[in-house]
Amino acid sequence: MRGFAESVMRGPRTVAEQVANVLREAIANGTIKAGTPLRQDELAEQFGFSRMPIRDALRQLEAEGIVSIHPTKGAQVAPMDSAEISEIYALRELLESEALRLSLPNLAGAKLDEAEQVLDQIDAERNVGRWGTLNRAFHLALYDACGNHRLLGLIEGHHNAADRYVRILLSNLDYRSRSQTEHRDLLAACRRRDAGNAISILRQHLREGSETLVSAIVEDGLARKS
Amino acid sequence: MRGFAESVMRGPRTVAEQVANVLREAIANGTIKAGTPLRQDELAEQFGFSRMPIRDALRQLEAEGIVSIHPTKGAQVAPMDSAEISEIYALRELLESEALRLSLPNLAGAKLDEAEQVLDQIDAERNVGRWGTLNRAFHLALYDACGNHRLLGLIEGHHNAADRYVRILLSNLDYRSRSQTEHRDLLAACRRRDAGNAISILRQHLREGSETLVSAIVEDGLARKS
DNA sequence: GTGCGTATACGGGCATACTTATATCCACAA
DNA sequence: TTGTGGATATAAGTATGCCCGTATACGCAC
Repeated sequence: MRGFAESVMRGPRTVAEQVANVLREAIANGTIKAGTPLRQDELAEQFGFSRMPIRDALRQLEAEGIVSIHPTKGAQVAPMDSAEISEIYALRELLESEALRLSLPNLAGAKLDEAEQVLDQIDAERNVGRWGTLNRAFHLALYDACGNHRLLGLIEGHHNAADRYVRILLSNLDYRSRSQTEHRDLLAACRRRDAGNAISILRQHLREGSETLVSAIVEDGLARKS
Repeated sequence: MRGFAESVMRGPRTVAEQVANVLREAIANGTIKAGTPLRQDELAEQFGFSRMPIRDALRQLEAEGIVSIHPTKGAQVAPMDSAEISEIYALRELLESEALRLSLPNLAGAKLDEAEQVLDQIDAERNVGRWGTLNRAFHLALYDACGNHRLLGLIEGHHNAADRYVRILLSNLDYRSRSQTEHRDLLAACRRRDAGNAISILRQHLREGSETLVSAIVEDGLARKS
């Protein structure tokens, strides 16, 4: 049972993974906009590889819900309307509140300290791109002791799927500070082991995020009409 | 916008999909046991195709959680221990009770009739292989009006992931009749629009399934030691 | 006898080349 | 003028072959 650490610790072992990572980031930071068709030979030429690893990467991203593939029609960056965002956030509320409920009683104090450090890093961080990662790290740290790996996987997946939209939120400095306030409130409730309060803060936090995001997108027309 | 119906209605358009379907079924009905390594050239020869569509199929099955792939080590049928089963069922409880809660107020009577017909089909069905499909159809019919496509997708995914284990349950005729009784109780509660009762029946139903399954697997040693 | 290093074999990742399907456009007929 | 049918172009799906990484086993040295 030694393969695990290697496959997780070490960076991308295959070209497909590297391509997937680059594409994921490009989609997240808006370099590639929603709805853009992703042509295999085009990408292959840009990356300097053949189409095979690109195909694999696209399959992977499809599994993550970031791109959608129709047979013989190719792949495109998954267009997302406000309805889909509402769905994702509704699921996050469901999954993450459950994870928090399960995790909190078993959560070591060290993990809470770790989460707090992440919050400090967020305050210090200037690069918007890293904020999404830190945000995810904070949330996952709280759920770490939930004891259900699949649940954690689903949560992480939804964070990734929403990542590019979360970054829209962060361009709004007002939201960012509110978010951090809520994060610290949430952390405080966790330290008090007040599960009920913590969960309700979390739900409120996600609901605000959802509403802010939907209205921002409707205004700016960043998502497809439908 | 005409491509949708076709791509969904028509059968598998690519070899990769066909292969994925065959493998999924073979894994579900136990022809290929958990932990079995899946060699690309071996499968390619058996199916009479090249390794490429097999690769695609394996990627797809990996996304569904049925097989696990380690780079350079290849794919194997995802081994599943009792802990993983508990996780899946805990998630099913969470996801499906939420779906039912959301769906019930909007669920048309026609859907309930449809669900009842499925239950009759289950009683009449002799072929164990089709039971899993019908079981899934019944559950999904109840959640149909939940208004969250992603939630439905997650639920369907977990049904598929657990399919091969659900079939173990059905070899137990006693469980099968109990399950049907619970299904009809659940349906009755839905007809009365008694959400609270319906959800508690559903949770109980899933919890029983989980316990029966775990003990069956521990006894028979069908899953890996860990 | 044990431990480490090297060699060999097995298998998956990647590239190149070919096939097939679908969409678009143009022509011809109604 | 419009609709339908076919031809062509584009892009995905598929086949084959090679390369490289990893694992395992054997041998040599300590």
